[in-house]
Amino acid sequence: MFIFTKYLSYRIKHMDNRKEKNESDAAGSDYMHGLAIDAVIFGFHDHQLKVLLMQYKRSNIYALPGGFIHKEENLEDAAHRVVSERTGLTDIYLEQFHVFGDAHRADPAPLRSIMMANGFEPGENHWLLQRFVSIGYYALVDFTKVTPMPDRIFDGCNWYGLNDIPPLMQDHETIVKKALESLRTNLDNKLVAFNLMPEEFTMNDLQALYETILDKKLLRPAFQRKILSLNILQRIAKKWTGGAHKAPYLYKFIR
Amino acid sequence: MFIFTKYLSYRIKHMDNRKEKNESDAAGSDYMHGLAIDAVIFGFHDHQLKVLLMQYKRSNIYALPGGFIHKEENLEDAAHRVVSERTGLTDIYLEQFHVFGDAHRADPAPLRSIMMANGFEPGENHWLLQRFVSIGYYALVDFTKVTPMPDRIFDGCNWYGLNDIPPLMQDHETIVKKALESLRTNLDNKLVAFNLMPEEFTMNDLQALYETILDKKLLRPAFQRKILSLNILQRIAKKWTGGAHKAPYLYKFIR
DNA sequence: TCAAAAGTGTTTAGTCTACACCCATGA
DNA sequence: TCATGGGTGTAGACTAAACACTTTTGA
Repeated sequence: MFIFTKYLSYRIKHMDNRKEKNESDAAGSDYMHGLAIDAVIFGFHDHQLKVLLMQYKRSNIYALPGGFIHKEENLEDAAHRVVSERTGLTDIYLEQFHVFGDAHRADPAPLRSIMMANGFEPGENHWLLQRFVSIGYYALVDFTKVTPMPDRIFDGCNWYGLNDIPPLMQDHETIVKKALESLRTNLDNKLVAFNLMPEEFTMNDLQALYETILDKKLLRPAFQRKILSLNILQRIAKKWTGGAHKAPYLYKFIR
Repeated sequence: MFIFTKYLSYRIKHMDNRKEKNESDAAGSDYMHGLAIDAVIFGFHDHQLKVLLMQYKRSNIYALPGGFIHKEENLEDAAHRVVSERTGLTDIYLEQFHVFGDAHRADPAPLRSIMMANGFEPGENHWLLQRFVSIGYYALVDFTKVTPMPDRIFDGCNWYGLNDIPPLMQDHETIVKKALESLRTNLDNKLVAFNLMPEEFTMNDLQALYETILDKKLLRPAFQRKILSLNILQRIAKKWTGGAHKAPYLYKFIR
């Protein structure tokens, strides 16, 4: 959940480097304590399902994009804000999938050293070093529309293929796994996949997406019929530049 | 989430009626602030799906059983504890289904007056009157094994049929509704229903349960075949005391 | 004209629906 | 013996799986 991002961003913005005397001063008290949001942002590109990850400056610490909840902010709104800040998108498909609340899911030690490396010395009981319960959301976005945006603390914000994910901090690997499971079970009943597609796509693209999410090969004719029978696709054009074969149709999602 | 129960129980236990000077003193600091658990405990009896509700002393305030999370307690453990305290059971099927986190989901006014009616005057910023994010769990229990247990604050703890639920405090009606939806979608893939059955039951009992959960009639032969084809039932006895008709088999859930 | 991939047809098997039928039981 | 509800049989409809076939395209 890269706990410190929001907090340190705040500090930098205010150029305020004095030591904290009070644990619940302005910087911390704007957010609910002990609660965070972690977002698993899925995109589809190059026939691969990818996840947006943050990398910590000059180190190999990777983490899910995340953030806190303002004291007057609805949970849903906070989640939208978090994803929006990293992708630049506004209309985002978001699904709350699980809460991660083991008492010792996050070791505060590495966090403390990162904070100190940024010239900040947190007190023993600083709220950022206390236990955090994290609410997991997954977002489905159109890869082509996203401009990954790092912040002042994390200088990396990039896509990683699902089979290419670097070691993540805390229990973020568990979170990604759970998000994927959830996506999988929602695939059919919520028609969730179309949020991952660009405006126009071929049947083959869509099938490749289904195959990566479900992690198994599907039969082409069966897939085509199944999807078309849903009556949610509109044929756009018959043209396609490329291979030495029949030109596939382009489809558009309707409704 | 009957926010005050745990808290007031604590106070009564310690017979400590001095006014609070510090918002984060012993009474409050044992729990995570701003986070609560609400449990929708389902039972099945008399061919009806029922929910366990708490009633506040000498009033018509009904609420879901709930509680807080100790600072060193896993979320799952807290949920088990909460359900355990109200049902007396230990092996409980629990499923986390949704988090309710709108900023203004709970009006603090009625809570304040209840606290005051109990001889306690909370400060303006008391943690119990602040915003709470609530994590919803539903429990599936064997109705016949439960002894509903009120606590010192709520004197009522009783089963209510789903179509017979009194007006609930805060957004607890939304929570019940969402729990039911979740139960419904999990019915088939998680074989969740058997947790609601006593050890031995007839096919008709089971069908009645499915029918109330799904809220629709099912065809008897189809249901029988579908369930038996799962190979998770064992026939126990052919005997049955009662009606003027063929004796139904008793079944037992295996594995 | 050939290979490759797209789109459609077709056969078969399996599953689900709806109803029919027989069985056991107590009045 | 009759009404009632429990268990199974079965014909038809629907759905899914597997494979075959045709079409379009660039080399």
